[in-house]
Amino acid sequence: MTDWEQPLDALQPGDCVSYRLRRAARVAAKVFDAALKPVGLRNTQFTLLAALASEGAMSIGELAALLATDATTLNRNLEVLAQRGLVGDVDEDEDLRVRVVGVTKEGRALYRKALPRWRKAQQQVLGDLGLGAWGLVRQGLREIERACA
Amino acid sequence: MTDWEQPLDALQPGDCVSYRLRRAARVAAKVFDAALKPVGLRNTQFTLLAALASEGAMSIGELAALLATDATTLNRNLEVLAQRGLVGDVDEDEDLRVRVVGVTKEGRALYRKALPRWRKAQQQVLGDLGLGAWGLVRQGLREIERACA
DNA sequence: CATCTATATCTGTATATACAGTTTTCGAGG
DNA sequence: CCTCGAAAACTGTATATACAGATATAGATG
Repeated sequence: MTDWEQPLDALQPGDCVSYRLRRAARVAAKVFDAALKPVGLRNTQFTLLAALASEGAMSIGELAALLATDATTLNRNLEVLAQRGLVGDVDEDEDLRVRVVGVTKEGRALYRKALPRWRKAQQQVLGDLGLGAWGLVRQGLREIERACA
Repeated sequence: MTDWEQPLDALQPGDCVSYRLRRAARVAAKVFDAALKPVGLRNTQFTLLAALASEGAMSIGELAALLATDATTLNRNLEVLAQRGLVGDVDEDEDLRVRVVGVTKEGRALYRKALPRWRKAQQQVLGDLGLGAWGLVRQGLREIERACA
């Protein structure tokens, strides 16, 4: 009845894998949103910019696969960045079904301004947590993704 | 440039704590959404029902604190369940600012139908992952929350 | 009792997320 | 060349999420 937060209740809803992950993601998002606020980016938008800036322009489908997100979600999220001129379509007249998106000059400039702020937030969290612990969790998260795929 | 998914790049955006958590949460949500679909619940809605069913009726603020979520989010999420008659207000005329919500009879019945489906999904994921590994990850998630609070 | 402040909730707005279904285009057969 | 099925993206719709600001009430202070 009152075991919502007790240990070793992996088959009680309070230990739901989905809930635990969503909850941690919510809490962590606050830190990164706060760190990126001065440059006008949210943690989700930073991820998009970073992926496109690091890996280069790519199609919606490729980006969706890279980020393990739904193509329709990506479509809407990219709209917001496109309206701000941070990303844009890249001409690639091979297959007219495919839309290739890339970071614009302005997007790249904003990404450069955002990167040290992101790094600071990441270091702050990892400092409190310990790099070894993060390595374990990160590996665990990959395994959860594999188990859920 | 191409280290988005490489190991040991904890200070590269591809290893962003926020991104990794959101991504794993997205992937895991699919499994639980699929398992709960026959009873018409999403994983998020199941969590709300489970918390209220396990802990009993409580105020918006208390539920928000329990689930580490924003009270305004909770407000909107409970609306959906209330319109379906699964949760409802509980009279508690001590402080008129406070709204106490609880699971209805229908909500409890649906929760009972959902619980074994949730358990099966949880067991499936934990079976693939291993209980020990989940214990480590769960502990890591708690520590991340603490580090981000 | 009147006021003032703190607390609990609700509203307006914006983004994140994805399922179901539609449109557009490509490539394979005929 | 025409058709047809597959692939990529887009639209409609609904929920999840939270910040900023509005509203309402409780409790303190004069």
